[in-house]
Amino acid sequence: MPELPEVETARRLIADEALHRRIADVDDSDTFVCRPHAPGELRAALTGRTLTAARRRGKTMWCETSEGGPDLGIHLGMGGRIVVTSADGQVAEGGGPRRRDAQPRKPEWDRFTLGFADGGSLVLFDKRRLGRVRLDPGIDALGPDAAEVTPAEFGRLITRGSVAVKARLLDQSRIAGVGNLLADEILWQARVHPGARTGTLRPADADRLYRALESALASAMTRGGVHTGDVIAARHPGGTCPRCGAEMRHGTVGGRSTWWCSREQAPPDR
DNA sequence: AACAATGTTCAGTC
DNA sequence: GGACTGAACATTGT
Repeated sequence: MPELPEVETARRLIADEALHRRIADVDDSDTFVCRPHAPGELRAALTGRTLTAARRRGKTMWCETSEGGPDLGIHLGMGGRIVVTSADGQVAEGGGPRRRDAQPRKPEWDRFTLGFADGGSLVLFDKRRLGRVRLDPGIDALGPDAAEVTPAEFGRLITRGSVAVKARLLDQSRIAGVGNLLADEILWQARVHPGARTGTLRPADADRLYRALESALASAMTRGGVHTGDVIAARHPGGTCPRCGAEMRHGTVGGRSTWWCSREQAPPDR
C-alpha cells in the first residue's frame, strides 16, 4: 500500500512516538531487508543513540540520530508498515491502510526492530519483505516530493520526453511519491489516458494533472490511504467509471497494472 | 498451480 | 549518455 500518503503517516508516527528514546538493541538480522549491510552493522551504528528527527522525500524516510550518528533510512516497499510500541506497551501503526481492526501480525513478519531502553520498540513490519532499511540512504536520485513540486516544475516534468504519462508519474527520479494506485487516480481525475505520450500533452492537460495530483494527495491523506481513491474501487473486472458509468479498461502501462475509463480517458488520436 | 500484487533496481536495447 | 523496457527480487493471497 505504501505510497506518499502512507509513508507520511508512518513518518509522523515516528516523529510523534519514537524520537529521543534511547536505542538499547537492534535486530538487523534480515540480510535482504538490511542489504547491503552485514548483520550487526546497523546495531553497532545505532545502539546507544536516539532518533532525533524523522524526514521524508517521496516514499523514502530517514531518521537523524544523536551524537552525529548516521541517518537511518527506511523504505516500506510494497507493503511495509511501521509499528511503534510505547514504554507501557501501547501499540501504534503507520503506513498501512487505516482500519479499525488490527491486521494479524506474525512475529516472523517483523523485518527490523529497534528496541528502546524504556522497553518499547520501533518495528518495520512487512509480510512481503520488499521493505528496506539502510544507513545514510542517498536521496539524490529522487525528484522533488510530489507534495511539494511547483506547478511550473511539474509542467516541465510531465511534458518532456515521449514516455507514457503514467510511466512518468511513476518515475521517482522525476517526481517522488506517486505509486501505482495514486497514478491511476490522478489520470482518472484529470481525464488523461495513461498511455498518452508526455510530449503530446498540452498545457491544459498538465494543469489538470497538477490539480489532480494535489487533490488526490489531499484526499488520500484525509481519508487514510491511497486505496480510498474514487476510482480505486472500480479497479476490477466489470468495474464501471464512478463518474460516467462507462466500463473500465485494463492493461499494462509502464510495467504496472493499469485501469482507466473507456469513455472519459479516451486513447490519444494519432 | 499459476498468476498478480500498492515498489525498486539492474541489465540490456535503442 | 539519456531514454526506455522488461525481468528480477521475496512473499503472500487468490
